[in-house]
Amino acid sequence: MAQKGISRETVLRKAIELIERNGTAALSMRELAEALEIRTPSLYNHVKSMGELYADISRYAAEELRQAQLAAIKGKSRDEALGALASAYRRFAKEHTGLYKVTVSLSDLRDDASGQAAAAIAEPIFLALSKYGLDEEQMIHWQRILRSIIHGFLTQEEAGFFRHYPASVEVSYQMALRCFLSGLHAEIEGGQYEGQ
Amino acid sequence: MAQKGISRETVLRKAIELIERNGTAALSMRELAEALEIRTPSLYNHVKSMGELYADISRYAAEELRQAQLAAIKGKSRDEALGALASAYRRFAKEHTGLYKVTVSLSDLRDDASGQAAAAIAEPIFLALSKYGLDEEQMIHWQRILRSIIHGFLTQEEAGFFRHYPASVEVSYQMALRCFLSGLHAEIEGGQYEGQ
DNA sequence: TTATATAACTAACAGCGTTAGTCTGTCAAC
DNA sequence: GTTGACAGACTAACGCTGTTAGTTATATAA
Repeated sequence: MAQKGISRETVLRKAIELIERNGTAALSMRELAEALEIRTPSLYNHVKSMGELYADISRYAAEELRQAQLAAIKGKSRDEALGALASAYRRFAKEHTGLYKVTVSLSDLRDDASGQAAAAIAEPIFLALSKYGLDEEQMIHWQRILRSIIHGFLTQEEAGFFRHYPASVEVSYQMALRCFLSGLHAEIEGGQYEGQ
Repeated sequence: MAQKGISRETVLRKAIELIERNGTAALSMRELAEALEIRTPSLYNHVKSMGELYADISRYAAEELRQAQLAAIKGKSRDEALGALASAYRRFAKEHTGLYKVTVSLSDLRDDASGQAAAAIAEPIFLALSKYGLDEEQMIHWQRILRSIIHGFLTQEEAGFFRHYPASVEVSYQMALRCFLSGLHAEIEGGQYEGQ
């Protein structure tokens, strides 16, 4: 019955901790309450609903991923920056599997929150692409393409799709990035993608 | 109490129907039973568990996606085949959103089933890539890269990541494919990806 | 006609997120 | 120092989820 010094912050931190330790599936109101040494309904004194909590976690995760990318491209430019960004992105997904999954499942967030999170994740890529002298529309296209490659790769790697074939996953990832860079350079130099 | 002519087949078909109509989230044992005009526990006379049912649906969805790809590349070769495959893949994901999502979440299947499904989806890409004269390891790499692009793109499009920026999603997709093809041709002609 | 297997049923359990209503410990005001 | 109010804990309960056990009725084979 005594006040236990639990706040919205505390709950959020503990939820993140549980996700980091045991994965997304292990996060339930019951587990969360137990970890905080509280009865389940008491959580609702600090958090409106599971969905809202998830939105908070998602915001946090997006910000972490953004910071990881920003740190990676800092002081670097163009191809070097993009390479570092891609590596940092993959490292983040591997080291924070649970958080990355939350980042991915933005679909069921309210539109404003989802937009914010999406922008936070996309920003570093725009930053790195800005050194190539593309116009705004082309930047959007190439940002989408790079994110597709990176995210698609990581999703499938996580899902175990790459386990069934005997070829280095790391090499595949490097090749994918070089494929992107060669396409990007072809656009800039040859302009072969224009008029579409 | 009368026998109602329900079989494992019937249940599977109805489950797929529900997913197609109302999305993955709408599939529950209760809804499924109701649609079949049966009490929920009666389902267990035909299906062992929700997980097993999901595995069956997943197998079905993977086969459908495989057929869509095979039909697309039939009679075509190389770049034309890959273009058609990519378009068919996206069309499938758009027209069968629920089924495609099931296809994606193979991760929690048993390993053998997941391997089968993954192979079914990957096969058409291998088929289309086989006309480029790549060795086996390179085929695996390029298959992974193409799947990453396609799947990553579709996942993010579905999640609404592309809604926030004013540029044609269709054009982005076409550019992504051309990016892949130019990278692939650079590999074949220049051999610039060797020795990695 | 009888026996057996199939497939329906009801009742129940443990888990989930969530709400309503209650009690209590802490802090501010008089 | 006593009182009042609020924050934060509680218990009890609801409807949902998947699932199991045990029972009953029907259809088919002997």
